[in-house]
Amino acid sequence: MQEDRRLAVLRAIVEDYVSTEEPVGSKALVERHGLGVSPATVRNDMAVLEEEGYITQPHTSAGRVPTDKGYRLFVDRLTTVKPLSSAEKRAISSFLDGAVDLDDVVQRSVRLLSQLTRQVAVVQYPTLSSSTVRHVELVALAPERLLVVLILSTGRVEQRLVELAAPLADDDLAGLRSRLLLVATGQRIADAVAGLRGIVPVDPAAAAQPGAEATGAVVEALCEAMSDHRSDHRVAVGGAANLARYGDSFDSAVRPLLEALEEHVVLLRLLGEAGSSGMVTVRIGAEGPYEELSSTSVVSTGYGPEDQSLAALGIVGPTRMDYPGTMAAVRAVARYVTRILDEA
Amino acid sequence: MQEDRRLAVLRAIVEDYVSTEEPVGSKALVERHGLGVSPATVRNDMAVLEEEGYITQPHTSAGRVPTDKGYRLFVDRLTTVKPLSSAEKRAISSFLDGAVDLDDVVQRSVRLLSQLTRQVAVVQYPTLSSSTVRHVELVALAPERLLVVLILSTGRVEQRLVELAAPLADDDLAGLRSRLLLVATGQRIADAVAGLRGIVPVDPAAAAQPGAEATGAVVEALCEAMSDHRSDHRVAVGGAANLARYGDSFDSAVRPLLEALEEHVVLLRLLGEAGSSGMVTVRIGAEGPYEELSSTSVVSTGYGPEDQSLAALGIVGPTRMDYPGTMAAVRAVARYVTRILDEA
DNA sequence: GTTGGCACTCGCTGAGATCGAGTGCCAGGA
DNA sequence: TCCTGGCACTCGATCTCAGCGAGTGCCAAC
Repeated sequence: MQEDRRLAVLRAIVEDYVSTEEPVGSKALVERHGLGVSPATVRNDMAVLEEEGYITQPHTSAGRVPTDKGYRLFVDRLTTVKPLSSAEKRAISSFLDGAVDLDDVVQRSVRLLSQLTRQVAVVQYPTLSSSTVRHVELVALAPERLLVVLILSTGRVEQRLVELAAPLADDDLAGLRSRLLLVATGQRIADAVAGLRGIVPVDPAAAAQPGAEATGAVVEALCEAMSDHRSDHRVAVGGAANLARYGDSFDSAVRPLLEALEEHVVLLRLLGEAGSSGMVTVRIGAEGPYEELSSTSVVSTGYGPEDQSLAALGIVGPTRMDYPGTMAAVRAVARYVTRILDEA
Repeated sequence: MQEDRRLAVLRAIVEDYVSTEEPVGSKALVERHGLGVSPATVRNDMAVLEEEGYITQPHTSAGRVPTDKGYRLFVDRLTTVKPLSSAEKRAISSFLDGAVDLDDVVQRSVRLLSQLTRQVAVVQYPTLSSSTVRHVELVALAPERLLVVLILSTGRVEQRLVELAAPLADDDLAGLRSRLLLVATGQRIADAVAGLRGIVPVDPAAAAQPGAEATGAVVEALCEAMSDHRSDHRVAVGGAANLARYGDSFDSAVRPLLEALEEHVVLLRLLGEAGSSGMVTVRIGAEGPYEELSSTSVVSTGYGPEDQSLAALGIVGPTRMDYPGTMAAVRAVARYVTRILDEA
């Protein structure tokens, strides 16, 4: 009974602090929320909550502020993800539907996410490793100059230029193309790489055949493109302007965050493994891997088909944020992006 | 004679103010620079410079600060672009040489530029309009599903998916491909668009032929890809963390700048037409098109082959910046990028 | 277990007071 | 004609200090 009220008090403190950005006192609390008890009672509860580490006071005789632990409890037990309004849903849908290609989908997603949450949004590009090969194409730009185009199930297109030692006849080109297609099409990246390596002639006799050199070079380029971890690390960032709202705590919070936003590797680590799609992960303050970002929280989730999450997306913001709303937005955007990618 | 000294004083003021970030007084000036005259003399010069609008004092009895007009004079007449050290040149060269494709070149350029100048760097992707068609490729993903790939001279690859009403025979596909190549290869974008529109059958009899529908759809997709102004507006931004060094004047300067960085259209307008390659343009404070950015300067230049500048790159920073060094860095990076793109 | 009362803490705000870097001006000297 | 040293003045920045008030902890009463 008292326990329930204490939780209600904690919830009220979090909500008030998030919206007012100021330490909240006992009197203001009972006024703004219909708690039905007196300020003195609330003060007692607050004392207990403080002792248990859920709230703290910046200085004696100021209001209370939630600690990381307090936010954690709030997120885990005091919050129900509030569904977005149908207007918002429609807005998301129509905004993302206009995308013309993968790049555009990602760009629009960051933008959308940052606008919905009014935080800095981060979207990872679909990783290569979990996608399959949709098509491979060879284009002869010149007799000894080939363009190798690799098309993946996610819509990503990678291309590589290959210079040959000797010109390649059209027939040989066609033969090579069909062999590539046979081996790679529909395969997952890892399997395709293995298969491709298999068709490179190794014994000296075969290696002397016309086109053998070309096969090796092309396979090499393809494998390189498929294992290009550079692309795995690609992320899009948006809504940095929202950092301007940090107001106070500029040096302590914004500077390291701006630096982190430049370092894509750091961002990816922040987004984390981000479980399977559907699960929204919240990492509050010092729970994260970076000390300098101890006053920022990350709300992230995976997106992509249920069985294989393609990549992660999420937002980064101050620990003092509207968790329910943010979580709802992140989840919704992830769902829509998943759907869009599935259709393409 | 006195005129010369006045300019020397202005130069000294600019240099000191840029490095100390504080209004500079007459006494400090004669100490730090060997001006060979007394503070009183300098004060007289300052009074004149102030009357002419080159410097101003934030409040009575504080030091002087350059005005936009003062910076302008400094940039136009008091500055010689100092060449970069050979170590810097080598660093640029080796850093950019590692790039594997167009995207990578651009990414590395922003990064490099922001590190060299310690400002926010902006690099525009090569525009479509000034490039030529290197190759067009059709890939049948399924009988009635074509992937159209467009390869431009800048290394940019655009692809579009085309759904056909009826399956297309291999022969027709090959025929269509060769017609496309004949018309488009080597052409500038505008000419290619015109040429392609020309091969679409218009009279009813021809339009009934098998493959006519495919031709129309493919040409449509190609033209759309070529006139895709979305790509023209693509820019990469880097070094936003440098904004943290703004220190004071946060609200007035950083917020609008952060917002501008999100709006690529705004950024492109900031970079401006950016004359032909080789010319570094400096736009100081209120000279720019945006009122909110009246305390930021833009140093930009075009890059690409001499006769046809491909796109622009540059940096955005506080009016109080090291113009000579920044201009040198911008020019150097533009040159190296031009060279790299030329080789590819 | 809750409530009203009360003394206490302590950060915030505003009013002086003080300090000093920097200026403008002027008279004297090269 | 131009430069220089001297001097009075301005005014932002900094410090101190008192008063205010939101908020607390504790205690006795219900």
